[in-house]
Amino acid sequence: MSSAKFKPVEEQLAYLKKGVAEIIREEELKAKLAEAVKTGKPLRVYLGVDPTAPDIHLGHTVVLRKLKQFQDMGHTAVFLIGDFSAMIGDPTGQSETRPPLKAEQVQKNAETYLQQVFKILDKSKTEVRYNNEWLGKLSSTEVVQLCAHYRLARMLEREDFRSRLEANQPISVHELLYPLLTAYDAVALKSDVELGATEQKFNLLVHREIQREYGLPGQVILTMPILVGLDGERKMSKSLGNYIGITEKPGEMFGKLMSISDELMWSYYELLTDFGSPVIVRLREEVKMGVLHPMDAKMQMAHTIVAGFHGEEAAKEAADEFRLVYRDRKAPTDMPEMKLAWGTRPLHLVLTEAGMASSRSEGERLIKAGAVEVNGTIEKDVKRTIVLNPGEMLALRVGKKRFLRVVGV
RNA sequence: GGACGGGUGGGUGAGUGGCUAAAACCAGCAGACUGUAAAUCUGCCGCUCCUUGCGGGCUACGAAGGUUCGAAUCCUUCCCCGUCCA
Repeated sequence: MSSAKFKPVEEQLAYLKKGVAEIIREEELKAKLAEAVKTGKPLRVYLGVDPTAPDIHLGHTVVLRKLKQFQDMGHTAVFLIGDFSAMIGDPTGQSETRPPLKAEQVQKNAETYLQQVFKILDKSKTEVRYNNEWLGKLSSTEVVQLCAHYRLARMLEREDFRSRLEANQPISVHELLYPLLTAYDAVALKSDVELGATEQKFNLLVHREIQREYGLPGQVILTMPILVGLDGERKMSKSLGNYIGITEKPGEMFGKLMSISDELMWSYYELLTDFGSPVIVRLREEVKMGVLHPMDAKMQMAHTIVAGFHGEEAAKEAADEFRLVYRDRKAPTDMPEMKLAWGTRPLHLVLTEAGMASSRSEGERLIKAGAVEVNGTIEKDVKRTIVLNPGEMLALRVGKKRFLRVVGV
């Protein structure tokens, strides 16, 4: 009703545009925002997620944070769980067909997703939906009708389909259904805006077109850049192992954030913190001019992100711990501990049993490489045996970052 | 249904009977240097056993059989992928 419910259009727009890769189309978004201001009716903004992995990581939070920002502006955030579509598997960015998930696994993943998602979204203001609600009910007739709204040639324009086709990689027919069925989500939800990562652009565009085919106004599409993972090259993903899970302990999170490259730090600032773009630009300038040490800038970034998930206190501790272990090269105050049967055995076996080496050969290699410390002393002798008495503690270190305290039992 | 091409270690990709645990590159791990950054340099990079040695054993080149003193390499069948034709 009253326009006081929403901030002025320009202000909203400026806030919502931060870190965005692309808006299709910005004019339409502006118009929709204006309409909302005028009528007092919030926009329906949705984000669809396939619960394919049990945990979410920082990469997922980029888009979630954007959804939260819409929420902050007073719009309706719809978090859609693709419990049906996950059983097809989104072919996006995949070089091969994804193995479909079992319904049971999907359900389980969905639950953990939700728990984690509300670390970012405001639970009381979020509409959670599952697409099985409508997709599971579609009749064959309706599916055929849906498919009739799209052309094969259009479908094959899609980058990953095309490249797979060219590379003689298999494409299963059901994969073509993915964009169409998820388009039906947009129809069912009557969404005004859909969010997604840039790699989702094709899907999102199909959604928009299909909405129109069903007589709805096409939604605005807002894409976010892909967060690059710890390796500094590929997108953050669990299967690549270059990720930071949002349930990870503050210390681990902090350490991993510090290990990213200087260059990458800026996109983390942009996509994972609430620092405004002008502030980030200034920090960058300062580093460039040598006024600010890159490591300090990175510490601040790590601190901010960790605090967001674990609170200020925990972030502070993590930072202190980081300085202690890596700057001062001291053993961490809080080493993970593991109980091991007492007795005498070769060091490489201890490493294997403690899970610090994947095999005995691996253990031997690490010892030879001088990467193993026992109670603070580097141990390079492969033949070294370890006597572990009941109750005795042993401090192990492998490489720079892996610490473990072993206790004989 | 037919013709043809292909399936090698985490990835790309050499290798057409022994010198191949399998080139090279990438990724990964570790060491040096540092700011646990990047870059660079160095070593490692199937499992296992011991007397740790240019050592022994085992497993490995889609699957199963076969030929051979010996097979990733040859033969047979099967499975999978792709291309063209119908």
